[in-house]
Parts: sequence; C-alpha cells; structure tokens
Amino acid sequence: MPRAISNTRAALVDSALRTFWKHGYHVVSMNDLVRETGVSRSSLYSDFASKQELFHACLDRYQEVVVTPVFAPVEADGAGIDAIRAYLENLLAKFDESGGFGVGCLVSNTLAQIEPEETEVRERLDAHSRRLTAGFRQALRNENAELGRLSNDEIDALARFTMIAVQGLWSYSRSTDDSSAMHQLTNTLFECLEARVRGRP
Amino acid sequence: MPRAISNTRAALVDSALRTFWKHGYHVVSMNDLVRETGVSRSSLYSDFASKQELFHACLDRYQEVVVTPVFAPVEADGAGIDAIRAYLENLLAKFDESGGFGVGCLVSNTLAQIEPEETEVRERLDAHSRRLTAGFRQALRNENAELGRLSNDEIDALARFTMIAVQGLWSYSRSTDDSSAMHQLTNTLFECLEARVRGRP
DNA sequence: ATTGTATTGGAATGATCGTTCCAATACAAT
DNA sequence: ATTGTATTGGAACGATCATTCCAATACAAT
Repeated sequence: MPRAISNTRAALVDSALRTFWKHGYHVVSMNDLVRETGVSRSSLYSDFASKQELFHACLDRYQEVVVTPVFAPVEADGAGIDAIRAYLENLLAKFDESGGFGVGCLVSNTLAQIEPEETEVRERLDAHSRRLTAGFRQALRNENAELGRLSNDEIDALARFTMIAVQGLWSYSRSTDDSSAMHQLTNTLFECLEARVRGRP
Repeated sequence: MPRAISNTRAALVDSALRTFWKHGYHVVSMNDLVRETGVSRSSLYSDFASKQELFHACLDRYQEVVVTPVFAPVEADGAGIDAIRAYLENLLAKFDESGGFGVGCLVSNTLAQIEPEETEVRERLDAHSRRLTAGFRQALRNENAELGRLSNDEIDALARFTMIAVQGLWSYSRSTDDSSAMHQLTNTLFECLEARVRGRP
C-alpha cells in the first residue's frame, strides 16, 4: 500500500509537529502519531530511529515552518522597532484565528517539561532563544542608532527581556481565550520597548 | 509499620510537590512518588483517590508554601513598586541558591502541558494568574497614587504585563544557569515598570 | 509479466503505567 | 494481653507504552 496522508517526509514531520505542539511530547504516543500522520508504525520507524529522534526533527522543522515566516520581519536587514511590532501583530493574528486557547510556542512548552540531561533537546531550545534574542537585538540596535539613547549593554538587556516577555506571552496564550487581553499585553510590551528606545512624551 | 518519612499529610504533599515541580506531572509515576515520599502505594491511595487528585493537592499547597511567602510583600497593605522589587529579589535569591537550571514555576510548567478539558487543573492555574495580577495591580495603584501619571486601565494593563513577564522569567530559568542574565532580566523588567509609573529622568 | 523496492497491517516483545486488593504487621488504647 | 486502627509490602489487574519483526501488499521500473 502507498502512504495514506503524506508521501513526503516533510509532510509527515509537519503532522507530527502539530500533534507534539498541541499535546506535548510525553502525552503523545506512537499510536497517536500513527493515527495523526496516517503513516504506519513500520514506516515511522524506518524513517526515524525513535520517538525522540522524530521529535528532534519536529523541533528543527518548527524553526523553518513556524518561526522563520513570522520572525522574518525582525531578522530582515535594517529592521527597526516597527518590525517588532509587525512580528507581535503576526502572533496576535495567529492567536485570533485559533479562536482562543492557542497552542502556545512549541519551544516554551517543551522547556517546561525538559529534564536537564536531555541535551539534544536543550540545545535546540537554547538555539531558539538565542535566535529570538539576536533578532530583537539587531532590530533594537538599528532603531537606537537614530537617537543613540541606549548603550550596547542596555540594548542587549532589552533584547533579552523582549525575548522572555514574548515567551511569557505565548505561555499565557494557552490558558486564555481573551483576545483583548492578549492585544493589551502585546501593546504594553511594545510601549515599554518604545519608551526605552525612543523616549517618552 | 509506621510511615517512613512523613507521618503528616502536609509533609507527604510537600514531597510530592517537589517531585511534580521538578519533573512534571506526566513524567512522574506513582512508583516515583512512593520512592520520593517514602509512603507506601497503599497509603497514597488511601489518602488520595488518584494521581490527579494528589496533584491538585500539590497545586493548592504550592500556593501556601511557595507563592504566599515570596509574594507576601506585594500583597501587603500599602505595598508599592519597592515591594515588587523585593519580590523579584526573592525569586532571584531562590534561583541563585538552586545553583542554576532551576525548576521554574510549577504553575507555568503545568500550563505548558495542560489540555483544555482538564478544568480542575486549569481553574487552579487561572487562580494563580489572577492572584499575581491582582497583587501587582494593587501595588502599582498604590505607587501611582503619588504621581497619578497612569489611568486605571493603564495600571491594569501594566499589572497583567508584569505577571506574564514574571512567568516568562521563570520559564527561562529552567533552561539557563546564567545568574547574571537572570539579574539583568529582572532589572530590565523593574526599570520598565519604574519608567512607566514614576516617569523617566 | 517480472523483478525490486517501499510500505503496509498486525502480531509480539518486555516494560511500565495507574489502580485495586489483601493478608501481614505495627502501634495506641484498653 | 487484647482489641482496634493504620499502615505496610507485594502481588495482581488490564491497559498502554516504545519498539521490533515479518509476511503480505502495492507500485515503479524493466
């Protein structure tokens, strides 16, 4: 028989990714993955050595198909604080179209259930944090170049802070269906950033 | 035979709480709890109907023995922004004494692995968020009373933002052993709050 | 039509899961 | 010393876990 749903490896990982994202690594069983991907257990194990390895592939693919598209404005050349706002708007749109009680961020979800010794996973989560922080830092630097109010150290701190605020925002999005609260939160974050780098009226 | 480690129900829950906190609900098995609490499986099931119910007791106890002591300054009558700083310092001290790679916050850890239909758990997580937000709101209101720069709506938004920033901070603390980064992050958060409510030089 | 390569369904593995049950044991009260 | 009440260790339950294996099936290439 041919493969039912996904004849490409990418589509298989996409499907597994959605499942892990929604329910978490430990809750999802191989049976769940067979059902959700439509690919037989035999084929899953011929493509991936173990559930863990499939999960690693999902973490990698998450960067490609989820993070990159939405974070691209911030990572673009010459991006400024407006790019950060565009990124936040992007995230809000995703939350709104999910109709409340979103799935949050796969990385921060995983972070909360990881054991210190799972280095393969931890490395990927660290890379994600570094990527976000680096993107924010460059955008904030570009923005700060105009007025020069902040030192490089202050920019670094602000970039890191933005990263953890965004993570907190996405954790919270799992537990609420209050769209206006989410909008209010991103607004407040943005205003804090703006006040620091542009100064306040 | 008498109970080995804990002859009181409270001590039993404390021990289970630490285990759930560190490893997460799904990873911890009843065998783990038997080993960790030193109480037999039979006794565990005579005190609690199920693993879930024991976990609910842990969530409740978490408020008493973890949140209340550290959050008390913020909830105290007449608390201002300095109380928030004291709270953040408290959290930092806990992180430092854990020697890096902390356990984070039980609530935000649980949030990342909860399913929408687990209402018993979700209610407790919501109550926690509301508690933090209410505490911050009152402290910020008290502080704002002096200068009156912010409207009530702005205070509400800032309180909620503080809550999610703190949650993000604690999620992140699970994945880092960089104490200076944690200090830098709390400093930045505090400066953002201060700038909004007190104004900036 | 025939070969070769994927992919399948499904059984089977041994381990572990949460939970139940009970006879044996320990301790306090009498 | 005897009763009554907790608490124990440990077996047993059916279910599910990740993983392995294989004969049967399907499809592309020849």
